[in-house]
Amino acid sequence: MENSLEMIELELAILIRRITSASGNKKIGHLDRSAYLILHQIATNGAAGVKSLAGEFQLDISTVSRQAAALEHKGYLYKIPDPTDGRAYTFQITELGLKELRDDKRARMDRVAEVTKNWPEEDREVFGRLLRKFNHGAISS
Amino acid sequence: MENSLEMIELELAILIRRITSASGNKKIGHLDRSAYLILHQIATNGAAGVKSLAGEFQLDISTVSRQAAALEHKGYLYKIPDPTDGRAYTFQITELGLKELRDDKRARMDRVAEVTKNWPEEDREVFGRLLRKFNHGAISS
DNA sequence: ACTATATGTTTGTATTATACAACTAATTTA
DNA sequence: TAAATTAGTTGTATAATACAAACATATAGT
Repeated sequence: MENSLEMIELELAILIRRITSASGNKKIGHLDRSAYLILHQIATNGAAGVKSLAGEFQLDISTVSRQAAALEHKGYLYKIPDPTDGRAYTFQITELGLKELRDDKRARMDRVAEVTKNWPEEDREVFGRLLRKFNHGAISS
Repeated sequence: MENSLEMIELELAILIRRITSASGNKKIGHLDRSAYLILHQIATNGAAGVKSLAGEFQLDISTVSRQAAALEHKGYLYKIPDPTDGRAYTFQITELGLKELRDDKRARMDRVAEVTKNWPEEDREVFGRLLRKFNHGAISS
């Protein structure tokens, strides 16, 4: 148990360091990670406002507000006023946004495929499952 | 295969987003992730110069130079001039640095333990192993 | 040996993602 | 209706990073 914890924590630190080194961090296609996740979230779960998105990603509302505004500016999202609350908006994804999301996801998947190209398929499945499980419990700090 | 790739890439993006959200990103004990990895690397593999550390972490040399200087300033590292090359130094870890590293590692392991507290031990072992395997192939981009 | 080139490191500058705080407008509550 | 709360935006500060310039030393070519 101590050993597996030690390996997980070290490898997580290395993973984060590598993936977020600015060289690899930035856009994969046209989307940086935040943009990608926002588009993915909206494409998957429907229109959402900055507050709910910020909660989802554990980011400050102001951060998401700027990111969403940037995506709107690029034509990937558009704002829908909330008819029941004059302060509130939701963002919905555009056709262009969907296209960018698809292209970006494909590029990201290709990178994962490259890194895991010699893995048995079972390892890929287990890795995905455990990452998901970890994320679901990972709101610790 | 498509499915597992899709899950891995999405969960990786989520993991990075969560772990690097500034709330959880920062220092765990006294060390941020870069500092932790530098101390860990030196403690494990011996004294090293900024060039080799930068290569190890895929960071720019200038970035590591500043990080190492900060760790030296705090008394966690000290500089050893390379006797065969008047330009070069290596950094070695101090007793204080070792203590910080131990404390920090303990705190990081505790966080992992918390997140995985309901996992069967086998899942922890497999997760650690797959993370390591992924990292070893992960210098793609 | 001398000059030109290359190398290891540090320092200057710009960018970017983020948080926190101040602000605006609209809604809810007392 | 006045006060408090809420959704969102904008201003400001911080930190990690890369890239470029500078510096000191080493190496190579002649």
